Amino acid sequence: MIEKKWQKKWADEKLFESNPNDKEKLFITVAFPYPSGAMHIGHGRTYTVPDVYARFKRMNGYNVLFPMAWHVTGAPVIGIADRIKRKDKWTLDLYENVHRVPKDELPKLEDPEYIVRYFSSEYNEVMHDMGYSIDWRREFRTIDPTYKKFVEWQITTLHEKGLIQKGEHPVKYCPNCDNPVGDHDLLEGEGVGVNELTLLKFKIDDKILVTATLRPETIVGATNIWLNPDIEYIEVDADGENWIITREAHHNLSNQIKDLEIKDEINPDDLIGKFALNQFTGTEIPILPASFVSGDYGSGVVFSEPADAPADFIALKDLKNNTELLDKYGLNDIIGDVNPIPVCTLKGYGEIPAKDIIECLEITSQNDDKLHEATNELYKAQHSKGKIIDTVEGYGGKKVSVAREELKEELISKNIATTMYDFAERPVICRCGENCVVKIMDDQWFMKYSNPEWKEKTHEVLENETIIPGEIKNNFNYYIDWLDDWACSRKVGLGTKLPWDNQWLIEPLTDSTIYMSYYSIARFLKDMNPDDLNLAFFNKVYLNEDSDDITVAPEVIKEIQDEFNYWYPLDWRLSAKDLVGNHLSFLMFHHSAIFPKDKWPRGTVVFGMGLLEGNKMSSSKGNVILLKDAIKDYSADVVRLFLMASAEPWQDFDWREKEVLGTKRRLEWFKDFANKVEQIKGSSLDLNSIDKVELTRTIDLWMLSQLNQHVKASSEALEVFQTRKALQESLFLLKKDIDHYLYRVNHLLDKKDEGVIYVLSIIVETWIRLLSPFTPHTCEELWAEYGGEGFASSAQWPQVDESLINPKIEKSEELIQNLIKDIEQIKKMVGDEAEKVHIYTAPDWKWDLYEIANEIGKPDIGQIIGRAVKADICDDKKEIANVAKKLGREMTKTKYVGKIDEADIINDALEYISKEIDCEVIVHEDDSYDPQNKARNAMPYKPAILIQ
RNA sequence: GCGGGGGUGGUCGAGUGGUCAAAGGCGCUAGGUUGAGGGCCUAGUGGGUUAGUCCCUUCGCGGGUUCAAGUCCCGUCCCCCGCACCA
Repeated sequence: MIEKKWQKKWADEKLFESNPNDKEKLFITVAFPYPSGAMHIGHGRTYTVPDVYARFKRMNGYNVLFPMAWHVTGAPVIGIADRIKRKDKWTLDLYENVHRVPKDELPKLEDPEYIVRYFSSEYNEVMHDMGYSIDWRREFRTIDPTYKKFVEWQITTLHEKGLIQKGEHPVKYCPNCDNPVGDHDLLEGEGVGVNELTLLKFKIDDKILVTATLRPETIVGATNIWLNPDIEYIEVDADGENWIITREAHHNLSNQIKDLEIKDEINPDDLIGKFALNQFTGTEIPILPASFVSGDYGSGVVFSEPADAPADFIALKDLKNNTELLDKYGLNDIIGDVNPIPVCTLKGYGEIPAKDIIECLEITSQNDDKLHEATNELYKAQHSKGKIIDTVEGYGGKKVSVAREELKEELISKNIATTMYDFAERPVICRCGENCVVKIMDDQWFMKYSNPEWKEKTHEVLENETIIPGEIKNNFNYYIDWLDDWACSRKVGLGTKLPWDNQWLIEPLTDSTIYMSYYSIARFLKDMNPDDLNLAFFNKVYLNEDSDDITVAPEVIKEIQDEFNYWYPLDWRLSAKDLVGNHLSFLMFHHSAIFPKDKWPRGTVVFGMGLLEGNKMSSSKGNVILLKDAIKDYSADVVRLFLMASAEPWQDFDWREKEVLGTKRRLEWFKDFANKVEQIKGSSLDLNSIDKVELTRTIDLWMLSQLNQHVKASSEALEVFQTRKALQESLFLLKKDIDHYLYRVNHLLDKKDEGVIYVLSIIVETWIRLLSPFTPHTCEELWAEYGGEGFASSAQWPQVDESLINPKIEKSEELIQNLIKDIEQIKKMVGDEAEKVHIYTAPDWKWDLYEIANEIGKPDIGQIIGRAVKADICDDKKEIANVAKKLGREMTKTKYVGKIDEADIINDALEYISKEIDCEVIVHEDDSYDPQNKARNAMPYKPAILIQ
């Protein structure tokens, strides 16, 4: 209720609508959402961080722009709409029960545009409910006609700079959907990589057995060809060559090689027993049967290299022992000549490494599951440490990894080989149920992130940026180097068409790399005619290039251009960490290519993820709490406070109901605090006119010192987005101190003590402002109720009064607390009823000694004693030595802040102390009365105690 | 494999080479307040010992540098994240 009230007031007053003025500006953006589902508390954190920062900086006098828009381009909603249309049960369930779309709205989601419209307006609503200080006049969607013109401009600009070029690339592809598929589109096979295989051609009559391998260098050790008699082989026409492969392999290969036409079926039994020519070595090798060969991997035809391939080794062994099979195919005469030919040497292995590893893992047949493991292990070992044996001409002694590449080149150039792609593992199944293939996309457009000069420039962008947290900077550097050409055109989805090649849509990450610059001018473009937003228009606005093609009036252009120049560059970019390797890096790339240096981004903050009671949050698994529900259950301020307090932005936060409730109680305590102060005061509290009071009590000074410490620490933390640390200081630790203060002055609370009232009033006044960025609604309400001027949201951020921060005062209170604790402890041990407590303060010479030790700075006892004796601080040299030794042990534990008047301090708190320990207290500054010789125990900050 | 980040008490997590047996939250225990167990306040939460002390153990494991190391160096084990055609 109060939240709605203040949101309305802010909107009515246009408090967060930011226009250029003469204040210092601050432009902060957060990655806009792709609204394909409801907003959950994870999103809540993402958008609360910039809001808190924006509010903080606004209170510090900055002109802050915090805008929001909707990323609706891309393919996911197309798939969602399809599944809704198909009445896919899982999808319907997800949208009805997790995203909580009302039943009558559900069928409308068959339209992808409706999906993004529906959820972006829901996002908008929830963001309002959260009280975000967004300038909504700049809201847009990435399919708005005006925005599309902007995308056309940027993509054309990059194209003209030669940074977008045509190429081809293998992709995971679903033949049924006729579209590339990402990992998230898969039913099975998530994370499976695509391998490049070498297709080696073995001649047999007028046909070619095409064998696929990851290890072309082992061709010199080929002993035979394997065919699986149980699967279907076919003959295909590959550009005039007659290839023999499996039918399943054709399914995949036909997406990579054009016009791969099936000519005939081949019965593998007809080939087994015959010989094929190894064109590289010139030897004839037999064709043999093997059951481990699968029809869907590679070409379905395998050449055997039993020395290094465990599967080949064991298959050969199996065959030699299988008289039935040998008889069937009449292989008895030739099988004896088929023996492993060594190819690689590898430390720790013998001449036939495959044999060693098979024996080591106790593999007994070619259908053993461990075969995969054996193959992987040997493959890795040989790749990193193996060498080709010396007898191989041209390649002997070379590293396996080197020989592999070189030999492959040679084979391809001699047309003995070609390349193909296949999944590292199968199956890979699309959500539609179809078996995926690797397709080579030609005609595809690429963003040339491989361009070295571009990379160079992008590194420069990064160098000049502040990255939070700092460790991520290494990550960025790595990604900038690692990024290869990025396919930037698509066939399916919502989006803008490539201006020069209309069959393609612009890929959705590509259209969102410099859109922050669009925010700066969005409020003007909204109502303009898209036809006026031609290339010349944007060239003028963004790059100040003149042209006759501009159709917009100069004074209008000027205003727009000025606004852009006022807000740009972007001061802070915030985003979740999963975008580091793409979006955030692209942002740097594109800024470096399009804008001059003074418009490059200045800072990036990367967020962690959200957990729910210790488990990963995920909409698709239903493990989420919707933000709107959280607001309803706890209020926006509690949600905001919890999200900001439970972890720093870049750490993963964990939504635990118990702790959320704790946060709620904490906020209620705060809400009630002003009221409590008013009661103590006994009259109404007016924050706008607090009468200044000269304070003398240590405890009052202590409270103000602590308050200023917390303000200082909190401000410093917020400056670098440490919301948790800021709240730790401004909420938890401050409250702890206030609790202590109230406890300390408890005896004064009903006496209308003006010192106490003053201190408490200052706390209320400061505290409301300190928490205003985090819990703006609550703070506005309190601010208004207790006479604050204007909005709390636009009040000045509390300034630190350094003169009130007093380490000696803080030390004094620490002394009192320790004293009480010590007395209590001694009392407990003595057991007897104590009547009187004598306290002895440290004599001056001990302070002198401390001063000396402090100057020396380290516990060098010899030096301390030496100087002390020389300075003649005390007659009793032996006692100097004793105390110095003790001091040496303690000085690193005690923060020395200078001499304090202990007697004065203790007397000031005498009433409190005696009440606490329930005893009469007598303070001695000398040992004139010291029946048990305790006074000598007194040390600075640690008076001696005698209990009677 | 490559790259990045980590391993601190029952748990989540602070922690600049000395002020750290280790903030704060949560949990647990005790006391106070109250309309008993809710909330709030106070105290405790590795072990031993004691007139407020001191000792031992301890920051994944093993070494090293230093008067002094959770913090720096070397080695080692383990865990998490990213590796792309996509938000």
